[in-house]
Amino acid sequence: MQHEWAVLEPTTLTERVYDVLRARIIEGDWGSGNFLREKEISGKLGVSRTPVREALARLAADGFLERIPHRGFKIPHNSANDLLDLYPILAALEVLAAAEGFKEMGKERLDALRSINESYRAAYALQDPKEGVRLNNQFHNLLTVDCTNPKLSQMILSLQAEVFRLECWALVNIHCWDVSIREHEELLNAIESSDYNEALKILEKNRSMTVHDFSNFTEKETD
Amino acid sequence: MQHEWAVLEPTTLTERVYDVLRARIIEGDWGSGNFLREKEISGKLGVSRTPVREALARLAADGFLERIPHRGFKIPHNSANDLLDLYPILAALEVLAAAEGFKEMGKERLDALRSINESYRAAYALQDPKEGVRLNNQFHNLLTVDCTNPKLSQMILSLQAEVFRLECWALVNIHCWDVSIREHEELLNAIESSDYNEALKILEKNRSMTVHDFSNFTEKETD
DNA sequence: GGTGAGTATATTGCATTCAATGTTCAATGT
DNA sequence: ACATTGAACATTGAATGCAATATACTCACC
Repeated sequence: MQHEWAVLEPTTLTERVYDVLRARIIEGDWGSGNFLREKEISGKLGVSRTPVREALARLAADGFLERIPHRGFKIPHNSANDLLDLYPILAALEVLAAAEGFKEMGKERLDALRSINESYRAAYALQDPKEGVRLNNQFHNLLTVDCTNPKLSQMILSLQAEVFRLECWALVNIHCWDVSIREHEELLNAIESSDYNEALKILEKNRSMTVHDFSNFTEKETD
Repeated sequence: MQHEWAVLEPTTLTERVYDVLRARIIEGDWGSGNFLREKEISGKLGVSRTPVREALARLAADGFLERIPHRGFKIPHNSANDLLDLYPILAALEVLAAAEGFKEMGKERLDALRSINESYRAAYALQDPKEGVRLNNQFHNLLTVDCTNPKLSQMILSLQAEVFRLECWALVNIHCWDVSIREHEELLNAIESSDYNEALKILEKNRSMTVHDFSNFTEKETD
């Protein structure tokens, strides 16, 4: 048999700028409220303003930036409310995506999920909030990755990234990890014993769990 | 009390081009698979390629166009599958949005919804498929318009527009209108008698109803 | 001292130009 | 006749320059 030939996807500068900026925004490299200046970014990346503008526009369309006409693109003001808005949406969509996937989940996937959850537990023991947020995100990501509905899959990925960014920012407020970790276990056990309705119920509960005790949290402005 | 002063939103050419193109795409002015040429559009609108490019990029991000690097933007291939993918998502999100709204729905809104549904029935009697699609969309739109979750609201609006475009295209295949109309009535009655759980169940069923009998439907290519 | 007009500066929006890529089609060789 | 090559063309991608808009600042005026 011949070698498998990987197809060379045609790419553009805009695409690469988008990837770079998206990663940095999610990592929280800019404080909320800060404007991303086209000239500064294009200078640092060594490209013209055009691909930067296009990348910023895409990021705004994806919800990672807020666009203000004639003023620019800025990191949206982080707020607990945004998380409260996102959780129920993500819960509904993840349940929808997982509904089919659960039935065909093999042992290797269950093991991978258990492994992630164990790392999650370790991060909890070490009080490493950023790592915990990352692992929780990874867990949910792997749970819904084989969704056969492409539109749904794409929406979930985008929302998970947005939630990830906000949770990275709100680190200290993500508590109750022990509950979250226990729920993940129960979820996997339910899947393993083919109790899919129970699994879906747990998943929905798990996604909205962190909602509590956000109420008295207000943002520290940076602009 | 002073007059209400509508804030003058600063606008851009890109924005206006976006609105124009979006409306035309939804109306089905281009056949599926056709490329939208930047030069042609900018010429007809009397602007340069730049705002057209930005508008097209936004439309692609919103799912109204498919972007192929170095080739251009084209109308996505319509397919029944896309509708099948969208319906369950929209069902889940509309249920989520409506869950709160139902409880505070006043009489004037119920009347408005009934009125739309009557027009829907009239369109059915006249066998006017496009008008029916439009009214069904309007019904669902008004049902979820007061959603207090801005992110959810925005997602629903975008999905409703995409479904609208596809349903306009698939006109002949939207049948079972009588069932849809009856369900709308039952939905409104359930809301009126404060039976919200029942209302939500009907809404979800209604959104996935048109799914049947699409299976043997294949697209006529145009490129 | 505070307020407001007017100017200067910074930044985005748009147009234009050039470069890179993809496509078409005729010429060439087998 | 068919496949392949390469050149002409069309189209998008990116860079540059200019115009429009927003903000910051200065200075006169109350």
